[in-house]
Amino acid sequence: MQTQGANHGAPLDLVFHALSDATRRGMVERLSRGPASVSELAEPFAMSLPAVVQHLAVLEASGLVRSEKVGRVRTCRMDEKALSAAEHWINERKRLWAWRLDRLGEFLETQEAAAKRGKRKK
Amino acid sequence: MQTQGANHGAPLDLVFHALSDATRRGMVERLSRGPASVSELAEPFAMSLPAVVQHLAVLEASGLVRSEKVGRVRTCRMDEKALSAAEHWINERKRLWAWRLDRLGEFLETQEAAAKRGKRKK
DNA sequence: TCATTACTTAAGTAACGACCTAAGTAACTG
DNA sequence: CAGTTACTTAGGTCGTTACTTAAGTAATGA
Repeated sequence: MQTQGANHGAPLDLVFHALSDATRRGMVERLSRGPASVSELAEPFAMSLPAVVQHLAVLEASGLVRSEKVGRVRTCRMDEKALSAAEHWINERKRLWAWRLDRLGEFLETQEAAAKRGKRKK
Repeated sequence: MQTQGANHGAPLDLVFHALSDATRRGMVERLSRGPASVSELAEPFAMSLPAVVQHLAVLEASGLVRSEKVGRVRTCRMDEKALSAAEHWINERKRLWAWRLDRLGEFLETQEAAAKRGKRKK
């Protein structure tokens, strides 16, 4: 229950993989401003619709995006939970790293103090 | 100067791609506890050394890890700057999304209030 | 100096990813 | 009911990724 947390079936692999492509990040950027149809999502990109839909599938598989079809229009929206999962992993690494540096700092200070005392003593 | 920020040559593509593999995330986890040699890094994984070194190369290309060789030992350490860049992108998306939801909430409240006034008026 | 250790280089393979075009289908529109 | 719109499906290409084994090289310890 540490690395696997509350993922409804979308491990970090999929989230980070989804975010590793500029087109997909662009789509997430668009969706963070509000829902959009597939063609609206596709519009800024110089690629075929099927390619866009494939990117969309990757985003959905990762849990970053959900979509539903009404009539002939599929509306996509962001789901920030997957984003939070990724953020959380990153933060844990940064936290541990910072903690370690702090401890190292403490240790060095102690050493320094000890060295000073040693000098005086001698 | 927006998406390219203060990356010394490692765009988000590389960072997210590096993090999309469980082995590499494991290596970052290990390194967030402190520096390690290549063989130390390789130890928990059931794969050949060259494979581990390839993963390491991906991590270095992304800026997540730096390493230097002294004698015959290469020592690897985490560099949290790349991690921060990824975190920053994620946070910006979350921020925009939350902001939008707030605005939407406000709008709905206004509508509701307007509806009530309308009712009374009628 | 000779064996070990700690990587490094090279070369190959099988699977995957990011596209494409062409040909659907299903829902509106006139 | 014919045409347009908004996707969807199918199939193919080509580059990349995640490994592998085999054969280096360069530092070090006995």
